[in-house]
Amino acid sequence: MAKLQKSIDKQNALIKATIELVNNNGFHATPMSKIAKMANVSPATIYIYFENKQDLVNQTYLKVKSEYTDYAFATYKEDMSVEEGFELIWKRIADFKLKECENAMFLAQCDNTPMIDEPSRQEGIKHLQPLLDLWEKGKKEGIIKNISDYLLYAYSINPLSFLMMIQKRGAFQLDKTHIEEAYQSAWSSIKEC
Amino acid sequence: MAKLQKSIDKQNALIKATIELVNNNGFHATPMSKIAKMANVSPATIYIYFENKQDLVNQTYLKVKSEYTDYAFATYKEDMSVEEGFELIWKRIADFKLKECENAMFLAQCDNTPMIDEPSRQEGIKHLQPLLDLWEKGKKEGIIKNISDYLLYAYSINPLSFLMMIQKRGAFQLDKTHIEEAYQSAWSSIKEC
DNA sequence: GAAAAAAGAATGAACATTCATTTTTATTAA
DNA sequence: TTAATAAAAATGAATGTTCATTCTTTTTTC
Repeated sequence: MAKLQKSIDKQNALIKATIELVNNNGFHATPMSKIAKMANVSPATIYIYFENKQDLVNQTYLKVKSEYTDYAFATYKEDMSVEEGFELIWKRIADFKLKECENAMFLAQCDNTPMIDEPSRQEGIKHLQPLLDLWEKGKKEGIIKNISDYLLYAYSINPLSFLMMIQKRGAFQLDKTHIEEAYQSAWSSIKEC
Repeated sequence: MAKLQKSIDKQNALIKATIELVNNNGFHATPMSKIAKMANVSPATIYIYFENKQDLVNQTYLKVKSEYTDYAFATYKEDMSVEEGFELIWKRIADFKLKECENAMFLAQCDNTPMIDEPSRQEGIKHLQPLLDLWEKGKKEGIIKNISDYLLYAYSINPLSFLMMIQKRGAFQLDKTHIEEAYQSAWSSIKEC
């Protein structure tokens, strides 16, 4: 196999192991040695690809975050109507959070703890720009409530994180109907009425 | 000072230090020695009051959780109407999350990581029972949407956690108007229409 | 003056990171 | 192509530190 590809595979294995271990045990209980073992690599090898543990975790965060937003915006076109665009993005986000729940769970943990350093966190936020732009347009057109983006986010997107979490914990299984109900709630909480 | 009171003060100081350090540095970066120092106590003394670090963190979680729910339900009476009761509880919760944000932040971190052990987490959930009972009543009366409590929670209560978090990070300041808007969103996403 | 609480220092394990060496890969010269 | 060698990657075993917890002694409380 090409050397480059092998390197990439190894980095990916390390990132995957990091996600799985941090999800199951928390950052405080995932030593580099376990990450190495799960990725079938010597602990020393990690330091060829990553500066240190903080760097590994930051890079893992940024990679997952961009997979998330790439997926969310993949089928979105700027010329869509606000309502159509929002529904599309919302449903892609729901899809990601419920299907790629290992990834989504990792993000939730990063977003709710000081485990990621501030520059990486800031970097991660930038990826949501297309949604903010859509909201901006919606506000101008009088379709979206003219309130803070933080409130829009809190009511329309954030609930999905909570639903993903309880679904992952096995307390509850979301089906198509739930998703549709959730979407209606999301849309009605941000649309201008 | 009475011995008992002194003991309680010491435990409280330890719990307060735990919250502050975990909020600022994360569980992975809060050693017992730092907790001890911040509480003006020898590391060994912690083990008089708590079995070990996990026990300290579990007990801290349960204490904060019951402060939270005690506050939330303090002025609620079971004979209130569903709408009145919900508004009251919701606003108390909002109050707590925004005023006691150190506490609320700690809970958010516990709820989004494997830092608390499962029995304590289960124990913590029980405290929300009065709200679930209110929803049950509301569903029977046809006032609250007949959907899973998880969905009701995701849409009406959980957004407050997100708003608390960003407010804590300094990105955004919530005022009276925001709270009122947020309440309207919360209520309209769970009421039967 | 006995019992409980508190302290500081000690212990031993776990851990992130580095070191010295070996293995793999890429490059060059025949 | 093949053999020789240089460069890069990978490794397992150190290293030194940090940390949770315990031990022994001192202080406080009753």
